[in-house]
Amino acid sequence: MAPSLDTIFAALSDPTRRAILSMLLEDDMAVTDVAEPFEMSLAAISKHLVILANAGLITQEKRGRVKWCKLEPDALRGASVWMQGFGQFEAVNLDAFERFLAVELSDPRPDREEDQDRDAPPKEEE
Amino acid sequence: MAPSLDTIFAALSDPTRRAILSMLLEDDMAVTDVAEPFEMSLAAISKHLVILANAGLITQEKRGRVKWCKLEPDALRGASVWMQGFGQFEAVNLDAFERFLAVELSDPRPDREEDQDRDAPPKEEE
DNA sequence: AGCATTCTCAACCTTTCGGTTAAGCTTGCC
DNA sequence: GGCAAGCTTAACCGAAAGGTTGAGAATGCT
Repeated sequence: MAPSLDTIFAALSDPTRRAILSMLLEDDMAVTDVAEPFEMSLAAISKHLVILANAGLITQEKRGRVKWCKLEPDALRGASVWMQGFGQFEAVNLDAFERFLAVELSDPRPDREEDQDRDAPPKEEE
Repeated sequence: MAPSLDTIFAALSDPTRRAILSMLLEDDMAVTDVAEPFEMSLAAISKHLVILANAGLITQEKRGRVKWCKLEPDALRGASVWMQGFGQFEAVNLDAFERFLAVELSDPRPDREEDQDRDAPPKEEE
């Protein structure tokens, strides 16, 4: 069964876990390597990874004695969709909403001056 | 200071709070009215509202003895931008989405004189 | 075989979360 | 003034979150 929004948002609410996701954006990693930059025990990181996996945000595959962690960005889609409409698409015209989405997603979108990446930024751009 | 991603995602991780946000999408509401459909005490709902307000997701304004709760969709922008960094799904332009919602929801709504500052600049709190 | 590496599990601890009830503070109305 | 309506605060409670340490299970290396 697909992870609930509860699970996904809760997983995202911890800065360590968001940092882990950011790291995995660059490459798949072994558990030990994920844990290396953090000042906490390996067991703690292992628990965080379980939480991320339960939320569907990563998958883990064991090869030999190494367990590889892989980002699953699709898991964010449900949360993203909810946020975009606060879950109340039925309250509005769905056709119009879909047309709106089509336009939004197809455009290169010039009007993007976003601030705010005080936390671990998903992409480094310095 | 702007609420952290920690605070925002944590606020979104509770189903009661997400339901409250959905209700507020339709209209501003008094605290008692927010609490009405839930099977928990008014005090519990009041706490949830504090959490949502701390996350910047709602604002509360007291007029007389009634405290009105108002959705602040802008607060989701930070979270949306962070999630957008993971690619795969394109984050939607929230401004445009709001404009879309405004058009879709505008007509059949009487007595909404408190709706004036939808486009007001973001206020600081704390 | 023996040992190191990699990771999880179990037990434990402290803090936070989400709820309760009871009391109290404003505010509006008669 | 007196009372009801509308919320918040305080004290409390059980459960869950997030960390620790220590032991243990696989696996790979020599």
